[in-house]
Amino acid sequence: MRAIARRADAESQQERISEAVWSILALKGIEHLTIRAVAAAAGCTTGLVMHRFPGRRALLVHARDLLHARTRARVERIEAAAPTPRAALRAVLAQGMALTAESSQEALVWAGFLAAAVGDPDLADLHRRHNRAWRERVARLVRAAAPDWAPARVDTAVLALTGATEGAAQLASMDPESYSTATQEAMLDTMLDAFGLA
Amino acid sequence: MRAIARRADAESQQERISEAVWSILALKGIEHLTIRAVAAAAGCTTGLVMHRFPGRRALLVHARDLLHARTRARVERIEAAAPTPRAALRAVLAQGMALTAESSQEALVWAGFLAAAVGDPDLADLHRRHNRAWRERVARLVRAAAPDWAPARVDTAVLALTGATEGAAQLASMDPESYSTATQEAMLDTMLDAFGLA
DNA sequence: GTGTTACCGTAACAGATGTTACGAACCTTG
DNA sequence: CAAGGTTCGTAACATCTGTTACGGTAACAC
Repeated sequence: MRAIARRADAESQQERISEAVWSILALKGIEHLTIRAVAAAAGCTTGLVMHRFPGRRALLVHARDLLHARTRARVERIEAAAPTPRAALRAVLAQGMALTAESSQEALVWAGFLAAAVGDPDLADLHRRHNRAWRERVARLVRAAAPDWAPARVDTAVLALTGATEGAAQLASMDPESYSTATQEAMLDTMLDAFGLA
Repeated sequence: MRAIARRADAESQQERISEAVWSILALKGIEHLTIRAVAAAAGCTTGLVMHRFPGRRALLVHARDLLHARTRARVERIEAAAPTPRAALRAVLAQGMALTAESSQEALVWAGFLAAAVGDPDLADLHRRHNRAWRERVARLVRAAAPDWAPARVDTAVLALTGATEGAAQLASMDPESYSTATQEAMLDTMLDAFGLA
């Protein structure tokens, strides 16, 4: 009974701590992601952080998994609400760009995870797994939007779309005044139109 | 006389040290970029590193500037050798993707600089300046390839092309077996074709 | 050759960082 | 109420990091 309540509390604490990790990653950069900084951002002490996670790497892994889980849930909600496959494709790709303050911050967090994955095989593996899942999702949406395309054509379109949205998110998150939301959306619409997916 | 020789030596040492920075950034990630690691990779001691650079930030700034300078020289060579504006556009964009071991490594280095720029206003400024120069170069090439396009059309095409190539480089550098050079080049050609720039 | 200067390797230092150990407060259980 | 276990804050520890200080050495001027 109480065990369940405690476990729920523990999970909520993990969630709060992981959100603190995101916050630091987006605001200060990965070089300042220390246990003490995480504890301060989460409003607790390093004792709790180390009690919930076995070490710093576990902190990053859980924060990465949570980001993936939230993105997945959001994307599935968007996908389910879209009236047509093509609308779903556009909406799903749009949420991957830096169109809102939230998604712009997520792009910075993503950059932090990317940098952390360099030279860390475990995080690199996680990165690849989540990225492949994302690519597979976009591929499914493209196939639904254009059922008669050959696999090779789907692959190139998927790489172009995922690359462009991710690249745009990176560029915009670091230079917001150069890449307005209108410019980003125009880019997406132009691409979908050029590929025959509008 | 000797002063000139010494200065040349000093610059060559700075270059060697900056290359050590790249190497660590690509191989170990920015979290392991320490003065001692740089000295070890450059085959010298921390005394020389600190003698050539006033501090760690200067190390990153110079390495970033040198990467930009080399990329610029390479791109201008490619551009000058291209027979047509459209060939120049394609070749310049292609060198920005992860098609060779060298450019793949550069994508990892670029990711390290990006992460370092988060939360560091000076490096973020440098990042923006170099990125805007890159965007302006691609825009010039697009205008040369399609002289009658309206500015807005150029802008969206530039964002799509720079974003897609940069995003592809990021994806491929972290997951080489998922993104072959053929796939990347097919993506680029498809995009140029779809935009009417082939 | 001798004094001088710049170069740079060695080593120290203060602060930060990941991690561990310990103990107090709290809750559960008998 | 008492015993025992869980939770988590405090503080210590060893290590690592950026930076500084010092000393030896080689090149140069005369």
